[in-house]
Amino acid sequence: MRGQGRGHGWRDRLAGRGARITGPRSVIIGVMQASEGHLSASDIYIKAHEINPGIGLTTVYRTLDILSQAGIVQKFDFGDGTARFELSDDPEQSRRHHHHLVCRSCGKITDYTDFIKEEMEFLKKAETELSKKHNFKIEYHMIRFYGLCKECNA
Amino acid sequence: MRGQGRGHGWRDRLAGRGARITGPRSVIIGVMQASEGHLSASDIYIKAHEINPGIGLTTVYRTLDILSQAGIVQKFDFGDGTARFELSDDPEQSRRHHHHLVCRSCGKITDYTDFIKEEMEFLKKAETELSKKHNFKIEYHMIRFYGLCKECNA
DNA sequence: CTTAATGCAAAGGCTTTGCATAGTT
DNA sequence: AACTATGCAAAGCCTTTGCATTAAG
Repeated sequence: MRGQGRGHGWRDRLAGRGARITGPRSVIIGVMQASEGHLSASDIYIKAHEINPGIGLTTVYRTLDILSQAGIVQKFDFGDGTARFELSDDPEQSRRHHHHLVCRSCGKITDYTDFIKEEMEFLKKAETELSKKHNFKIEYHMIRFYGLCKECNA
Repeated sequence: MRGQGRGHGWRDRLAGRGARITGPRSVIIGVMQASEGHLSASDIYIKAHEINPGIGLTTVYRTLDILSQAGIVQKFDFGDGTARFELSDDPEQSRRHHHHLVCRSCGKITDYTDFIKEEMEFLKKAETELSKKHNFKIEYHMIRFYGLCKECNA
């Protein structure tokens, strides 16, 4: 069943991996659930630290790493030297789709989930063709469009 | 006219921008022409430094930056914390297509230039739809397939 | 000659690691 | 009680910057 919210079930998912449910981890997930968009470790640290000043930046990094491995969050690299993180809608499918619009002027990142028919056809065909031609086993893909967002294009 | 080799015409292209043709720049381009694949600044530095020990890493970085701006090389970020560079086949089109197969096991990167019909259709449609829906002016795109290369899949 | 380019060393920015302490299970 | 998780400080990496020197046009 889907649609229960980003990060839903993270406790079970962590526990299932033998990881502990701790205060800092709860706060970090809470911060991510309360935020829209793609957050840097520093963004998360600032908010988490406001809630619980005992939380350090190192813990944020380590927690995000664990959550990434568990598929609870997705890690993105948009080429500005800072990794960004977002809660997955579906941990099982967390690596499947990475589709974004990236504004090259202000850096704003928009999730893009409009999977048009042509995209599905292209992906299906591409996976077949490329697997054959390059002997490459495709597991997932990433598509990004770069350009100017509404504001920067005005 | 195409097919004259990667980096062809870099002298004119640099001169046209008011940049000078220097020894270090010639060596760096030569190293890139002699190498296949996607090189890091450090890779290039090591080879350039063997040819001319007077060349420093800083110059490699500064040169790659200028060459990128001129469209003579393309800069890629594959998320491992190190930028990679490659000579463009066509400076005018250098930002148009960024298509790669990335092996998540050994990190090997394969250029992929098989633009199948479905891809063209998808891209055309996507640019129209996304421009409309998100008010986003698309300038270029990037498509990557991740998985296992021939060797790692064996 | 004039001004861009270079090299070295130092600084920056993000991320990771070492180690003693605190917290979960 | 046993062992993971945390925090702080320090270290690591890649990349950029400051400044005096060298070299291209």
